[in-house]
Amino acid sequence: MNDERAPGKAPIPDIVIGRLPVYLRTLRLLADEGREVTSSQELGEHLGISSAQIRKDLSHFGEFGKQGTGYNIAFLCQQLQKILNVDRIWPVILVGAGSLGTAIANYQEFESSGFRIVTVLDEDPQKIGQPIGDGLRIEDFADLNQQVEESNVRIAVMAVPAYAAQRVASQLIEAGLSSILCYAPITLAVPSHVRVEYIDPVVHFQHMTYYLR
Amino acid sequence: MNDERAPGKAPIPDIVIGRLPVYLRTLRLLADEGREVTSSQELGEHLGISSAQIRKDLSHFGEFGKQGTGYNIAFLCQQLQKILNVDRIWPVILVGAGSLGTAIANYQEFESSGFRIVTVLDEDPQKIGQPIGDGLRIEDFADLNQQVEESNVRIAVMAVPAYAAQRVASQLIEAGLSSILCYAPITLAVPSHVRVEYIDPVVHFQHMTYYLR
DNA sequence: TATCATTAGTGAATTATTTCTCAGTCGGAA
DNA sequence: TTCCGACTGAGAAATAATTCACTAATGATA
Repeated sequence: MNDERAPGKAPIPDIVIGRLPVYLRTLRLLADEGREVTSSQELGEHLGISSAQIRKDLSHFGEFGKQGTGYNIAFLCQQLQKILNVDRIWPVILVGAGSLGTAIANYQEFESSGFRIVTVLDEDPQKIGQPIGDGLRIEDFADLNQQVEESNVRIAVMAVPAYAAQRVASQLIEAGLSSILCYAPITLAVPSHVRVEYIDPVVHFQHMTYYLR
Repeated sequence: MNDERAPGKAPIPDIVIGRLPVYLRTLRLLADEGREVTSSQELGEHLGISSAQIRKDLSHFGEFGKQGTGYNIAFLCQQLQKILNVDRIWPVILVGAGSLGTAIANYQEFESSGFRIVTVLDEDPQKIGQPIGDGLRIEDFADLNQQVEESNVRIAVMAVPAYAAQRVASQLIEAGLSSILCYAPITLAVPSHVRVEYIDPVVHFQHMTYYLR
């Protein structure tokens, strides 16, 4: 078995890591349909990628399949969750309680995927104190450090306007967070120990229109 | 000049196309700050990528810079908008008027980026007829074909629950749409002429937690 | 005007990623 | 028990993407 991140071993390509959540999502869907085993070929057809790629990706982490049979879905889910560190619940802090922030706070899929929004922050005095999501209340962004300390959170989602994003990000990092999911349409400047992922629908739209004539 | 998609020429790698919207977004930000020229190096530092990559990417489409000087920001923006086909406004249909759909309908960045949500559809009789976004009203998803015909739309955003996503997608394709931005956490089965892009925050979270110990 | 620092564009080299191919294992059928 | 079709894991090969390194152009300055 190729244990990931063992000393002296080459790190696993980030592009491989990025596909694992999609594999996991699909496997859980199959599990929900009552399926017990699948094959790299079937999974590949679902996802529109080659079976070889799926086998190669998984082989970085161990041997999860059985020749002639395929993969046990429940077992592979379990293993992927372990690899991705989502065999636990990560607390998440949400910054921005506008329309998008509210939608994120209401989103039901996080809990079953390893995440729970534990705090919602905003700067707008009109919003502070209002209920949001499932039993939460909007807190003052000024109390960020206290909130981080209390909830031991390491991940943030930013649903703030672009003009505020860099300032908010810097404060989040200052408070000790090291993973940020940013919905603002801006590339953040962050120190190298901080990981940022971006969600910008415009980027996707513009990618698509290239192919439209 | 290497004209894109000229007959007999190799197509430009999709991964390059995917970066152009990010370049464009950043350039527009610089323009807003009053900047007139920039260099591949400066742009690369902003984005955390190499200057060589930016130059190589742009060189697929022509020569936009000036040696010794760099790139004229306004000109490069213009060129990128042309390449990406966003030197016009694309009408977009939004399906799903829940919390997320409402946030999307309210999002102000689309218009300046080449997109306008012209129709919002939902199946819930409680929602149909309600106002949403900027001067829109939620329409009945059953009237999809009529709406598509009227607005001549080719792009859809899906903000529907996972269980409904495949059915909705199939109906959108049936109605003639060929580009879909899907917020549901599911990989859609679509014919090869249809392009789907996905936004799933869980995928990003799980990608990040791999690196958290 | 000559010099210099700066920068784009690009072929070559390097590195990364994907695909191919096949030996070996598995479970079921004969 | 043996055979057979299905399937994985992995090295090799092929392909794709990125970076290097260099040429040539530019504008500023002495």
